[in-house]
Amino acid sequence: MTAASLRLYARLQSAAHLVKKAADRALIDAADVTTAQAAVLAVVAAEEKAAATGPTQKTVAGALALNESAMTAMVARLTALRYLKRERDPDDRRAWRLSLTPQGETAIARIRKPFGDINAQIETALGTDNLEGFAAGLSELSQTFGEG
Amino acid sequence: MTAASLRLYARLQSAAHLVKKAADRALIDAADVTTAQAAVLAVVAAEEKAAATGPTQKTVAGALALNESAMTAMVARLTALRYLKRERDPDDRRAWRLSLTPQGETAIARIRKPFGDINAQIETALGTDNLEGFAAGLSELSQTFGEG
DNA sequence: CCCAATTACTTTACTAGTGAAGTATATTCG
DNA sequence: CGAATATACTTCACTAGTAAAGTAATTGGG
Repeated sequence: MTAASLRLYARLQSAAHLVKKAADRALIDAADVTTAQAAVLAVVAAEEKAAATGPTQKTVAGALALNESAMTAMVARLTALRYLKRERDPDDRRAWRLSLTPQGETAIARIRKPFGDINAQIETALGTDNLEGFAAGLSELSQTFGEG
Repeated sequence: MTAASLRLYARLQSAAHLVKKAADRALIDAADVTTAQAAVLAVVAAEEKAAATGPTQKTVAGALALNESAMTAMVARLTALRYLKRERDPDDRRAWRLSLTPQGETAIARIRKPFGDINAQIETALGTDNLEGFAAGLSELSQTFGEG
């Protein structure tokens, strides 16, 4: 084990946690939405644009690497907040099709600026030179740990 | 915003989450301890070695960038599991001094191998060449987002 | 065609974090 | 000294995730 790798796991988790904490504060300030909620809204928006129908819960769970029970709870919170609505898929009545409400669209719009600021802060912290390498590293980690 | 930075926040969180998920499974298998619990035990062990007395909850919270209420709950779980014990600081009766029990030491010993394996997997995924740069990036992020 | 297996989601019980407000115990300063 | 302030921890109500077991709808092979 090299010196730099010592506690690499711990360093990754700590950095991710600190960034998340800051991002949550910023998004809650700007749009009363958490980063976890914003992630779901963003996936739904992207999928709605890509396909004719909204995504199922399973699709969103897969996109975020969460399990389906996390989605059940999250969708319940987001529908209670009137950011999402869901309708049974007529072709598969086990599945729900998710879509943004007008309020959901508004929330996404409000998020854009503070979320961009966070990404800008990340870029600045990393430095332009190291950005690509860092992003590639994250992809490698997701690849390695993503499929059991 | 450059192409590589797009969703850099999301990529960081997703990678960290996937790695944590895998690490949790490995540690629970090997030692019936979660990564969060392992982190606390490791800090207590390190502080006990560095100082004459065990650390206070606040010290551990600071080391892990968690708040004190998270510590109250975590220490309750770890004392219930008999991995930690706590005694009032005689010089400051608001504070608790934490220390490992023999079972706590055993748990730490059992963790070492699977935890080393996770770090090795991280190293392999990143590639030796990029390791230093990646670690430096994590430090920059912690620096930037660590002090509000 | 039908029944077994699979799938989409739900429920439950749990860990783990946040922030705000509260309780004791120090500490400091007029 | 003693009152105000600060500190170490706790409590509460909440979000957000996991894993395992359950329900209903769909699908595939004999």
